[in-house]
Amino acid sequence: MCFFYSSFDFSTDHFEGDLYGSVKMTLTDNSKYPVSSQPPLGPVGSQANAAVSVAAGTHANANKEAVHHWDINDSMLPMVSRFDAFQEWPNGHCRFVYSVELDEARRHASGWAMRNTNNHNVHILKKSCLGVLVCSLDCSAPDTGDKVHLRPAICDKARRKQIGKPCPNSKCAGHLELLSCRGHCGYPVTHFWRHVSGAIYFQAKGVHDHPRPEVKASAEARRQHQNSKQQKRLQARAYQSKRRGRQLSAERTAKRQRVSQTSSAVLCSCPPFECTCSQRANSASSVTSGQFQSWVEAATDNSDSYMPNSYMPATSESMPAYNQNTVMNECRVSPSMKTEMSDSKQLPVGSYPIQPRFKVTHSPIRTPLTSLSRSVGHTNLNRNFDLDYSDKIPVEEWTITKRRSQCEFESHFDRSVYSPGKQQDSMFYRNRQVTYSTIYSGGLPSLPYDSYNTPQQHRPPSDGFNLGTSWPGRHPRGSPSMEYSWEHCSSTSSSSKPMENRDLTGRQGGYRDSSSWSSDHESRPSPIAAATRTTLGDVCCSFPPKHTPLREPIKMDIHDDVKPCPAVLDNYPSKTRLSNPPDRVPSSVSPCFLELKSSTNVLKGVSDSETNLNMTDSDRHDSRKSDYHWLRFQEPITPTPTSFDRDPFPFDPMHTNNSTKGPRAEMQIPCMQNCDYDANLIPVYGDQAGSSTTNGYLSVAICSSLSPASLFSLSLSLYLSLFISIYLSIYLSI
DNA sequence: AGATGCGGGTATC
DNA sequence: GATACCCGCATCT
Ligand SMILES: [Zn+2]
Ligand SMILES: [Zn+2]
Repeated sequence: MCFFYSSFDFSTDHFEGDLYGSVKMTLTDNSKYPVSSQPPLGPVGSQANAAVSVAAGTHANANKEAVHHWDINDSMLPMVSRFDAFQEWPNGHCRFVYSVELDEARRHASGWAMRNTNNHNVHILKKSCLGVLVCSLDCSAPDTGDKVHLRPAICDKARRKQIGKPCPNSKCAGHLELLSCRGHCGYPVTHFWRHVSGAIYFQAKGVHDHPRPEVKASAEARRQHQNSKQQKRLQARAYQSKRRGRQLSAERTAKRQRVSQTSSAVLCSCPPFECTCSQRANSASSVTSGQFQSWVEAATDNSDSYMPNSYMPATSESMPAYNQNTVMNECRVSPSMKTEMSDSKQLPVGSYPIQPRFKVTHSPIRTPLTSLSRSVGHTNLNRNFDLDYSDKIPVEEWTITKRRSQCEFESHFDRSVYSPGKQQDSMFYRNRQVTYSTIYSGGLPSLPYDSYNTPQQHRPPSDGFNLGTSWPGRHPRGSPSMEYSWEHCSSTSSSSKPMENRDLTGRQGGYRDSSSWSSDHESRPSPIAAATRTTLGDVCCSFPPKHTPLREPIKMDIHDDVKPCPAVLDNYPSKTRLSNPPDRVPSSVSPCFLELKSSTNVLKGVSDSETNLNMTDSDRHDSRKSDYHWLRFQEPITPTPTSFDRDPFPFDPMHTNNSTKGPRAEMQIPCMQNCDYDANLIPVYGDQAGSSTTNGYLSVAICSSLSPASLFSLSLSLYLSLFISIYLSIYLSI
């Protein structure tokens, strides 16, 4: 049996060298470059070296590696001198910068089964983890002891087929189940891809709480193998059914011959005016016309090419001719027709227009593959399993608890950021002036980017792998018990704007998205102030369900790798507090821990220089649609059309995509004045989603881009034009 | 058939 | 307003 087994050890899988939270990268002179600047590097080879040399000439310690922390949403992204090698299994909060030369990066590939997620941001591709397919009985290979870890199909439809299929282990009676990913505050781990100026930026959020699936190549090979086996089975079935049909047709033909000899009437079951007997009668009589049997055979054999699912043998030797029309259509032809047709049958084999006369849609060989469709709607919820210490416990409950206990020992911290002992980490903390983090029941001062790594949790994780399954007992809605309540990861998350999930609003980036200051340009604090501003990290529980607001603030030292969540188990849903709590978890402490949330990038303010905001004249008169204006604000180097920017055409107000229907009206209006006092382009964007997402920025941008003088002149011109039009209309009417 | 990306839309908070 | 997710479509392999 060929199926994928893999060894999985939670204690080691998340700590694979620098894969874990690797944010380290070599920087050139300027630690950041605006995404609007020139490409940081070209190919990894010569230009990379050149960049290094430039840095060496300007800085004494230019060769010293610096650690930079960026976010996928930053308006300023680091300028790397060396691209990262592709990481097939990124885990933890990590970031990489890949070269566009990397095919895997271009394809946004990953060892994890990542599916596309609509974040309504065409510039940042978001993917979420689908988890892994496991055996419902958690069987192990008899020889190696490895578990079944199949790769979930990315396609929803195909994934539905997978669920419930028999375990690939022939000796196992179990079936495949989806072990969903909850590695990111209970939600699937997310990957973000962004193509900027010749580099591909990758960011992962969350730690997978499940084994690795089989690699894609293995899954594809397995699929092909299964397909070929299925094809062979179908071929065999088709051949057998054809043999049966042939025997049946011979019997019926003989019977019909007897009938036609005694009856002169012509009875046809074809619909009126649609009788096709004249076309089929030739073959209908062919069985009895031995002299024409050869071409009938040929026609029958050839007809197989029109029946892709029939899998009939293609040669006349292997499949002698038989007349399927007698099965499909009970036609009876008159002797005169037979005579006429006898002439047509004189055609040579090769010149006869062979038609796909036979449609075997009713043939058993076209029977749907019930083995593939029977699993629709199957979930891995609410079922009992014979497991070691969780007998009679629904598997998901058991899984959650188990995974929680494991994650307890696996730190959900971004180790490259938060783990102590590294020089660069200390620098990072000093730069941010973060000395401790506190969680309040009443909220914290909101910080930019303060919730990037903690998704908003309005919903329970989708156990059904986004297949519409439920999460019974955990959803807050309709549940009077606070045990099931889901809290935001942070009480401040409502004021933050994780931008990778938003359409072009996300591209606002940098200080512009800081909740500590408004979008008013003039009220923007100075970059230095932003850089030196003391910030507090934010802490959230690493796992759902989030605790109810804590009564006491919890201090957390940044050097604490993991701090157990002080919430007592009573705050947890009773269902997750199993009668057999996972080992290594003290019963008095929640099986989760506090997590220092990723905070703002302190360098952001420093590197957001005013020059980066300058807009060229071409930008100002760019005729593209409004959101692209802002794109150029970010990226004046017009990127080559990629999957992130497939709209090279000018703005077309008549285009359906630019219609004014619904909430898209505002953002679709091209901004006519995209600069403010300082000739800085005001972001004009909007949500492309049809939902209730942010839409009102265009008006804000337009209003904020008008100085009092321009407002006066504009209103004056409006009044003037109005006056002229009224005057003209009156004059013309007279 | 499935992978992949895009995007409209909904549910929920 | 923000987020996760569903679903259909298009394109490509
Ligand atoms: Zn099994
Ligand atoms: Zn995962």
